[in-house]
Amino acid sequence: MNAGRPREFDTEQALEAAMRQFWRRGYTATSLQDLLDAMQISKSSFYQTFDSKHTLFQRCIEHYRHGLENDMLQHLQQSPSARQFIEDTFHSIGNSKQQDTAQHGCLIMNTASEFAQSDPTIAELVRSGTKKMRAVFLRAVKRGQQEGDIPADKNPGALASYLVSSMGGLRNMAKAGADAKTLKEIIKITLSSLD
Amino acid sequence: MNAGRPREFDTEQALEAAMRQFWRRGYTATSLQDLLDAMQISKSSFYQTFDSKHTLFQRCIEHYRHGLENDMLQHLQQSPSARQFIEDTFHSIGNSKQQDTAQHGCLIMNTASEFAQSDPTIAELVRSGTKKMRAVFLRAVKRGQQEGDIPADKNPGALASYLVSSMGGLRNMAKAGADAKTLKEIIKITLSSLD
DNA sequence: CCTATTTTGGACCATTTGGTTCAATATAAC
DNA sequence: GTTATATTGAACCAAATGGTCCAAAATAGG
Repeated sequence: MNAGRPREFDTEQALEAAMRQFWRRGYTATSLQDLLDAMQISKSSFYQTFDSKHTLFQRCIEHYRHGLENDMLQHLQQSPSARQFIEDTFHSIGNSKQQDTAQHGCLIMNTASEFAQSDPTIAELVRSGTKKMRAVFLRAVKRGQQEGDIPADKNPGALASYLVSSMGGLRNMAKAGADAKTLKEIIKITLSSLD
Repeated sequence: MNAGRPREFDTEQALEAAMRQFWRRGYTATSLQDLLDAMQISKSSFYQTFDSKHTLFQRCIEHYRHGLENDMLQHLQQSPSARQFIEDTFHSIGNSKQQDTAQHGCLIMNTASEFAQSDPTIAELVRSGTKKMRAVFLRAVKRGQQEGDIPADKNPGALASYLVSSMGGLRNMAKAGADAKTLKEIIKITLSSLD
């Protein structure tokens, strides 16, 4: 049933490479050639395996979301306290060196910024992506409240939305060229909302 | 000294139209044709008056910055209290209808997100733009402290940076499709950092 | 070994990209 | 009215865009 010449590249690996490219440059600024170079596959393989640039982009966003969600959940589980997890998450952005992926911001937020309004399909992916991030923070906040590190009288849903928004803002500031000291000051004030 | 055929269009008006186009779509996604249509001038007039797409973009960013700065300063001066000004500024984003310009986010932050890192010239404009916004907020915070609406023991510089960051995050959330209720919750928590 | 099935590289395509050139046109100053 | 100067529309350009097609190559199953 599955005869024929075997594929010479790994699909997951190619997807990952494409995602990184989109992450760096955004959708429009990434040309097909850029993708081909990054993925190291030929044009025909590209169009056979992935349907089009646009379709691939959608898969990349989902791929990113899955990865991010898993990473965060894993960190959350491994953290001694949920509050610690939240603080670490924010500090990791403030500490990120220039060569880091963190300087590219959050792919989902970047995408929202690029053209969420002009493309309904992408808009939906962005919306579901932010929802997932919010869900992780929501879980963290609730656990933090149970653990006594976050006041129980605070609205956990609102706090979770606030954290997502703040993350986006912070990453944006990093991209805009804010220095480490400034980022730290912002983080400090942001986290004080959990007191 | 200034003879010859008079220009058939208004430079400022054309610049404004171009800025709005870039604001909507971003730099890369805006084609020369898009600009020509929006500005309602011919290609030769375009290249004669503005040097290139890239040069025009730089002028648009500066134009945007000037406009935003003036708007904010004016609002600040007219506000009964500086704290009121800050709150109004944030709420205006939360309340913005869909047809509004507010849904496009902040041009400077959008630009940072699009390619601040890959273009040093633009990066500098972005940096100076955020500095100007921070300066306005800084002034507001200091006035707020004098007026007694913001605790005097808070670091005004850090608070100003925080407000810039939060604005960016909030606008990003709006672009990402957050509903009005969510935005309001975020704003409420953000502003509570001024207590 | 043969064959059906799949992947691959390269040629090809129409369209669009940002940008230039230039003759025709318009007008302010003399 | 002539002239010097400035603007305009249209024709033109090479390069890049996303995308298609197909013959050659490779291999698993019979």
